[in-house]
Amino acid sequence: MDVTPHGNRRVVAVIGPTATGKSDLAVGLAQHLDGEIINADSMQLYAGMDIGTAKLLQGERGGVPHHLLDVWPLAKSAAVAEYQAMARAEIAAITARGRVPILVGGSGLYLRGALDRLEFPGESPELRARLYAELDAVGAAALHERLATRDPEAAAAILDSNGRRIVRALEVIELTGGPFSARMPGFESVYDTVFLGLDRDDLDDRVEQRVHRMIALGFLDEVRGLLPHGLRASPTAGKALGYAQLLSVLADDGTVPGDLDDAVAVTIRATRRFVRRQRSWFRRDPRVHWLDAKRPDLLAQALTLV
RNA sequence: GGCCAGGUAGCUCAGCUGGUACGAGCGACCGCCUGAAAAGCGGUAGGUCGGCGGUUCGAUCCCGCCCCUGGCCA
Repeated sequence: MDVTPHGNRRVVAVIGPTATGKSDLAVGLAQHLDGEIINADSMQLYAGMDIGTAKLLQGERGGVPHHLLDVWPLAKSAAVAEYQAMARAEIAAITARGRVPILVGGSGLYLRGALDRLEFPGESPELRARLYAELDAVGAAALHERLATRDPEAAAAILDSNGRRIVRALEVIELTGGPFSARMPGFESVYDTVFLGLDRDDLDDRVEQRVHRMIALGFLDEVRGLLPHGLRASPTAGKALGYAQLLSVLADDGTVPGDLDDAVAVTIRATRRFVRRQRSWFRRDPRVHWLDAKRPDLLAQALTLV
């Protein structure tokens, strides 16, 4: 059934919205399956972002090897294609060791990049710069019309107000000479993958508690410490939930002229909205076995599915 | 107790000195997205315009009384 070049290799993916307990479940699974964990969280890829990304501490990893944590410097702009290559290399290495790769994370596109039959055509800075200049000049709607003439299917899938996505589609079309839509993904995994989805109905409360706990653990100090490393100027890392809000109340000299309580409240709201977005992204994937993260026998239940 | 400002969507406020609230931002809800994805983009639903009475053909915007909030003066 699987005719991919990667062969029929067993992989487990633990996915779902933030704050559901994915990391802990993954550790439990790894211990029972002789597995190793691969991070699939776009922000945990960054070195130095620990508290705010809820990265598992060394002591919480249960002796299980964790891969792809802290591999990117803050200044680096995130790139799914690079992640895809790294993740697949890790999967290959773990499999070669005779162990089972367990991907854990809530970054939907990253998960799919690693596991599904997706190819990311390259990017051209020059071409992109030109398209963005055009976007500024004529507006998203006009560019969307052009996209519609070149690739109706892609145009239908991208809102005519989303300049960023329109530019990317046009970039791919010019780069590859083919339609962008031909590259849009189906739900087809490259590996023999079991998707375990975690969710629970009390996430809003948990998000609130978790953000307060992060603050208590020194989240503000962490952000303060990252200022000299360019967090504020970072195109991706500085936009992370919590980090962006704390940056907005922190001055470059480390003082806090802003309203910290307000930043915390905004972070909680933004994180809840993120949970909604994650759900709407993952919900469409028919392969996912959904589990109620509240059930006491979660690990046992998960083990029956793998 | 007196004076002033104000009580309009869940919140913060706009609203040509009377003719059906054009509201906006944020929030909420729903959704879209293949190289920034904890990012980016969109749609929808919310208002007895503090209460009661009056003037008027008609009042959120005029008058009276009352309630509430903030400030000033005693």
